[in-house]
Amino acid sequence: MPKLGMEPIRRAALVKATIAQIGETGSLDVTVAQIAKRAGMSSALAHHYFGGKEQIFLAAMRHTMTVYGAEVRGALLMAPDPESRLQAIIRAGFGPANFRPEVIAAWLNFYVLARTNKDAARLLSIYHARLRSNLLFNLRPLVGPRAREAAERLAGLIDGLYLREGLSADARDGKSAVALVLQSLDLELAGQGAT
Amino acid sequence: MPKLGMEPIRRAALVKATIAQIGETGSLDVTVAQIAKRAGMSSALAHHYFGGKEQIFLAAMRHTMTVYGAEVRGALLMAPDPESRLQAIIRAGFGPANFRPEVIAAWLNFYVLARTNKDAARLLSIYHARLRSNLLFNLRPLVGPRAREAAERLAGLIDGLYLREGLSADARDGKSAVALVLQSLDLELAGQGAT
Amino acid sequence: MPKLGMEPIRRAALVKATIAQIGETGSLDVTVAQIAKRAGMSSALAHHYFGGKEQIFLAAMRHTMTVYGAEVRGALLMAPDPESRLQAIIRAGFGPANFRPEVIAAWLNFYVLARTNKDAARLLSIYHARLRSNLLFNLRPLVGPRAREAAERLAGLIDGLYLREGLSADARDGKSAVALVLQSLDLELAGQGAT
Amino acid sequence: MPKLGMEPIRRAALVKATIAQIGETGSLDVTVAQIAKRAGMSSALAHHYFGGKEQIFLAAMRHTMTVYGAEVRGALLMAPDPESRLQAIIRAGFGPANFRPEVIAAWLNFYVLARTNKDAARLLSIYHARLRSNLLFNLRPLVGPRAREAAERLAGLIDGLYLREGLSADARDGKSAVALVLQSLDLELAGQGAT
DNA sequence: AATGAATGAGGATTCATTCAT
DNA sequence: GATGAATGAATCCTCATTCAT
Repeated sequence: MPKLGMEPIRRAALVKATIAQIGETGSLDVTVAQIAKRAGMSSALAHHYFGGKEQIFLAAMRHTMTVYGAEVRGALLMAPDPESRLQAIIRAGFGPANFRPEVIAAWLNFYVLARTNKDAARLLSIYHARLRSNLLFNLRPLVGPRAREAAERLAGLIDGLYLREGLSADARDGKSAVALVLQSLDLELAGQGAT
Repeated sequence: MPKLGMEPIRRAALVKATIAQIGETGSLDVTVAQIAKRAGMSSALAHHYFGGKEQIFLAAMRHTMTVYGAEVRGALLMAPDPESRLQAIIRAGFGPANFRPEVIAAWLNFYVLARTNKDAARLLSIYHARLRSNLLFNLRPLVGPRAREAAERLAGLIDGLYLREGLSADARDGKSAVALVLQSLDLELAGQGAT
Repeated sequence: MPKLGMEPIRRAALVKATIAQIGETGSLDVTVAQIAKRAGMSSALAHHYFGGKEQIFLAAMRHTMTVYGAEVRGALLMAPDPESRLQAIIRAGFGPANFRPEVIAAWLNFYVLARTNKDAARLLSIYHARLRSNLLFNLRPLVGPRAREAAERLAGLIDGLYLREGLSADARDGKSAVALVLQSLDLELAGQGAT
Repeated sequence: MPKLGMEPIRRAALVKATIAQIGETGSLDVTVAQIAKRAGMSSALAHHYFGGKEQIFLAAMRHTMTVYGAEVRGALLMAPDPESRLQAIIRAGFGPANFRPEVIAAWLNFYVLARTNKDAARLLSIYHARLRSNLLFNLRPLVGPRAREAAERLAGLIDGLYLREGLSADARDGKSAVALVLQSLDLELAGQGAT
């Protein structure tokens, strides 16, 4: 029962299925057939719409980052001052949309893909840069010249805990990770005069 | 000309070749044939010694962790007090033996493998536990009850920067990462009275 | 905006596109989608009009032969005597309409297709017969009983040089080929008394 | 039951099977699986030994030309004078080893492949050059300055009749083709003084 | 101990063809 | 009349793994 205007629907379904399948398989060894089946179509159609496996992955990567970016932006809008904006940034990464097993697996996937694929590498570096700059912008008024290093540290801590907790056997809900990073933020802000 | 006692030599060669190949390929898609060729033997022999591809990977993983563990232990021996021991732990992860492209790629590999393979997961959790406990043990006398969380934060920061810097396009030498973590350590220690 | 009476236009466009595509690809591996796109329509429509890929090929074959046949007939009309008619036949095959890379590739295509497809084989044998009979009819008054063999030879030489020169890397314009065949014709005519 | 030194045997079997399969199918659409099955092995092994489908085709092409070349050389050795050498060259192409349906189909295959594949094109041009030079060398002492064109004509006639008769529905044995070319040779030699 | 030989299973990709709109 | 949607079937190729020697 072919309908018109299916393309965006199919693409979205494939992207969603890709992330789900990576989450379920727990590794990169997902086949186009698996993804397509999960998205309710033939693998041929998946190729028709995306051109190839890597492009499907890239689309999933883009989607994941878009979701993350939207979450961050949304949270930033409602935060009145730098400190609460920093907290919002920290919370966004561990929110329910981003800190789910499938999404975590997808991120890991992308880290790997970024080592081989130029587009993936570019996408990942965009994420890196954006997180860094978001932190930096809001740290500057609070810690002045130490902002750059503080941003680097907070970014590293966010990514590190995301992986450490996300990949650990007992899946947590991200709350403890958020708490840890927030304390680090406190330390950075308090350490202002000390160093 | 088959010789006696070749087994350990062959196994070591395969482990080394595995890490090198993962580093060169930049991804997990390395074949047994590639590894075996690099190690100077037939793929059949690789199977003969290890039984299968996953076991070769696991052996490489074990080796990587052993090297890391030895580096940490060695550094700890020469450090007289808790603070210098903490610094030694931090430095070990970014030392020349561990912070090389191949080894970084191997670690990423292991993260992924750990999502599928029980043994790999166990191995990885051992690493996690060991790093946490090493930090904890030396933080306790310095920050008392806050040691647990400080250890978690430092561990997360180490892993996060390892990935962030290790996977970034412009390969650094680890020095800046070490400096960042050391500063975090200072903050944790200075933050003692504050919180 | 579908119009009435589009069928002949669409069919002609597809035939033309088929030959062009075979010429461009340089091989038989042209897809219906390529042809249809080149003809400015969907592949579904191409099927609608022709029924299938082979029939598209056959139509292109028929067209090629029709063009060739028309060229020969036209040339024959203007030739007053047997000898000049023979020369006209020879020239026709290497004229600008037939001796172009695309058309040569199409012919080769048809040779191959004729091994599998009955209709193609019939079509090809019609070409063979027509060339032979055209030559024979005009040779008979000139060389008498030797006409049959002379016709066979001239036909073989035409086809052979068409392939040899047409497929050679350095595309020629067919003039040298024509000259060679014309000399052969002279030899056949001169050899009259000799044998 | 794996044995040692199978490679040359396997390769030869695949080459033979390729030609046979092309002959049977009558077209280029032969699959590696078909070839491999006919040669008594898995398609994987065929890939292992040749690397890919095109290389299998090329090997078959090379073999076909080698056989042809050997036939020509052998015939030349036993011919005492230029004229009989020319006759030997003509006969070789239509001998039982070369003028069989499979081999003819293979040649047609090569013509097509040569339009796409560099190596095939080179191989084909070697054949062209060799035939031309063989004819030329032996025509020179007989027809002097007209040798070049005579060689071109005879080469064209050989190829043309090979295709025309080889591809015609009623498979002939090549005798009539040889007779036709030999008469052309006579005409060329007799035409000496005439033109 | 060591390897060339061999394959089965699977995976990405392509394509002619069909169908509802 | 025309097309986007959709797929089954096929094809090339890869690879881990096994086995006889």
